[in-house]
Amino acid sequence: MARRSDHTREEIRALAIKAGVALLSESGFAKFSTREVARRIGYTVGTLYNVFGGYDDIVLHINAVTLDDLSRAMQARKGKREGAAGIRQLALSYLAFAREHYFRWSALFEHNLPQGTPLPDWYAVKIQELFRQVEEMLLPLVGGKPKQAAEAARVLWASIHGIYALGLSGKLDTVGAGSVEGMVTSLIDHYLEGLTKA
Amino acid sequence: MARRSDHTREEIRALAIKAGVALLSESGFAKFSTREVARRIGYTVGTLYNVFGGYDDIVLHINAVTLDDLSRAMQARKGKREGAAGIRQLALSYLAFAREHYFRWSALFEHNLPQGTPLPDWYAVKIQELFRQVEEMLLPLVGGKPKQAAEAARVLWASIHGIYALGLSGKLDTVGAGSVEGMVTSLIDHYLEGLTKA
DNA sequence: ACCTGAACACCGTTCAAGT
DNA sequence: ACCTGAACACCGTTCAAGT
Repeated sequence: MARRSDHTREEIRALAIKAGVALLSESGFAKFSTREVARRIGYTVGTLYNVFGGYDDIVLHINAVTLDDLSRAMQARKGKREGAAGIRQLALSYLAFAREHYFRWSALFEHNLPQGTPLPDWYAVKIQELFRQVEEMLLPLVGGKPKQAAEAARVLWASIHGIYALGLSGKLDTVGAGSVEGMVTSLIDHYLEGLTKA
Repeated sequence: MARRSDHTREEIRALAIKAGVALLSESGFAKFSTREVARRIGYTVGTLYNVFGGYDDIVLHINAVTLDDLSRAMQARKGKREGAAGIRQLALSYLAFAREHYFRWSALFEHNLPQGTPLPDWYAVKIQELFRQVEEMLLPLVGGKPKQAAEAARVLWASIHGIYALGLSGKLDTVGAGSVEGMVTSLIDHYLEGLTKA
């Protein structure tokens, strides 16, 4: 057995990531497994462990594809809006992506590295790219101060994320409260009002 | 074997929940298992499945204890502050609890029921109790309108949750940005400013 | 009636041994 | 050198069979 060399190391990685994205999309993170990924690409689990660092490494690479797709989706829909309207537009793009690719979006947060392990740099860069888009849109609103835009982008984006995360997973207790879209709009408008008038 | 009747059905449930809370506190959600819970209480997995509905039911009961403890912690620290200062106080209590009981707090969100399954009512009530405390504090700020207080409580609390969730799990890309405490204070102050002046 | 033990169908991870 | 197969130590879930 062995020594097939049907694919290079890089090709196997690419196949696995692609199959992993598909598996995650179909079944969700709770049913995701490296063994199923291996099955789908016609290799053994052993091969996956030769080519990746392990379970967490594989999940990170799959989640990285999601981050790239999310960045692109937000970029594409940006349009020509500016200021608060531009931020609302970005937030709605984020929500549209989360709804359309719920399992993949959810896996970004259901997966956590062992406590104390920092995210690898190549992955952190992809998170930065998301925040960068928000910062860019915020910059004119805070008088062109990059540091203030960076902090406001993080506050705002983490907040929007929290509303969608609790809302989409049914933990927001939305009985009698508005839609998540409405809540996010309320957040953006009031926060920006407070921020820019201060 | 069998027919020990050392404990009633309710006693076994209580033992399992207590052991589950301890296991979760020590090892985190990724290493949590019903088999280990069974081992710790000296019963078989089979017994656990007689007495609970299954894995999700067991996790929900363990998370419910966390929600109760969290509610109590927020209640206890409420003090006599009102308005924005009261909200800040509640948020800092929430953060203190999340830091001190990180694994238990994190499990509230790492665990998700199968898509489309709503949370059981007895569990949703515990979430309501948390929001109720925030609503109560917000009510004077929105001119005593309960509906507005309910929505503002959800917007604010989900936002605060998002900042802590991304911050504590290292996904906030906090290079150059402030502490999570600082971000939450920024959120509360600016949001309330926009909300109350509107 | 209550509980066990064993079975079933899975996991992540490692690594000697084949080609 | 590359990949497999099997092993190890686990999972969640079910249920016939003991007491």
